[in-house]
Amino acid sequence: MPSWVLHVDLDQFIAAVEVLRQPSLAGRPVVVGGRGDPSERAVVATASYEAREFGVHSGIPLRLALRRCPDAVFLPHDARAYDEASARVMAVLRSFDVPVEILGWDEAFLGVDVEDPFAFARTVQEEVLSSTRLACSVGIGDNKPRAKLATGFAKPAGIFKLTRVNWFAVMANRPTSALWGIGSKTAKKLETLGFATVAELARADPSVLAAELGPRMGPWYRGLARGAGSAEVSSTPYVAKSRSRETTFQEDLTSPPDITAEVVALAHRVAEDVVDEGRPASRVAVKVRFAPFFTHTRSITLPAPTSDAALLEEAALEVLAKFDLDRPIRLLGVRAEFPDEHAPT
DNA sequence: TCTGGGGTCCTAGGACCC
DNA sequence: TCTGGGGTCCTAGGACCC
Repeated sequence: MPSWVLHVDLDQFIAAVEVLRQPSLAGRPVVVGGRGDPSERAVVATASYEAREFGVHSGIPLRLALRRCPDAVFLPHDARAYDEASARVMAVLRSFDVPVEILGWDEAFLGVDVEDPFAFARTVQEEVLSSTRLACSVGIGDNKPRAKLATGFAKPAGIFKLTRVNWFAVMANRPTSALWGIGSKTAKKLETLGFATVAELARADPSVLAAELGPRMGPWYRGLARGAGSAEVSSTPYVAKSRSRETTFQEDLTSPPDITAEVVALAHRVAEDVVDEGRPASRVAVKVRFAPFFTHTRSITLPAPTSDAALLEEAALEVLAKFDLDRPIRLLGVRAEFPDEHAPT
């Protein structure tokens, strides 16, 4: 039987969860982000389709969202609610008894061996909708990148198939940034090299790409343009490589005692996460974003892996001391990294 | 830019060791 | 010492994704 990769992606997931909790929001422009106060420093996590018509989408500042859509309902980001909804959706996907590889709150790959992937996709949509009242779109592919991109053409609530057969018909004339793994920076760089479209990148000389973009990344980008990628869907449970906490301040921090206190607080939140992971951390990093928007990171390897809050705090303060804190700070972050699973002990 | 928070992976230089 | 070559670790930064 043929082997297919299905990519399941919930439609406007966060906004949809909010509408479920508050049905009166249905059909209205809903914008979720930050603490729900559009006058604060925060960005849009998800906008409902109604809000998107006003040019409001993920990543734009809430303030800008308010200007574009003054009538929108602004709601605070409620991670716990989305965690819960996500768990219910993933349970439905796992009930099909096929490999499920979870990509985030609202997406997953399914590996299926069936004659009719459209029929399977429709069944998945119906089961998810009836069990969770959430709508999803499904991309069908002959590997993961193609399935993932197919979903974009399936939205909302549709199904789309993208394989080696229609890859170039669909993708050839699109900009390279349409590919999963090429963002605006790389797209711009590729364009200056003469590769603006997927077709142009697919025909590029791998040695030129290697020289310009790195020995691994260069040729990998060319593969992306050809729709290449793994078809292996792995159910192996996710194992975090790091845990981090960060905060953007509503007003820039300048006082050293305030800065120290914030780093201590972040280190303790991270320590709780490390304890929850059940494995000790081996590195600690501190991130400082200076006004207006310059971000720097410093880190150290711990003398020995630890989950002890006092030791993680001490390490974070040691890293903080590596910075020249002579400018106003808009963000502080603390990250703990776990030892490489495969490293010899 | 008015630019969040939580992650992953790759690259590159220097240190250090044999 | 006028100092080879390779492997690995540490660190900083960049890019991308959801």
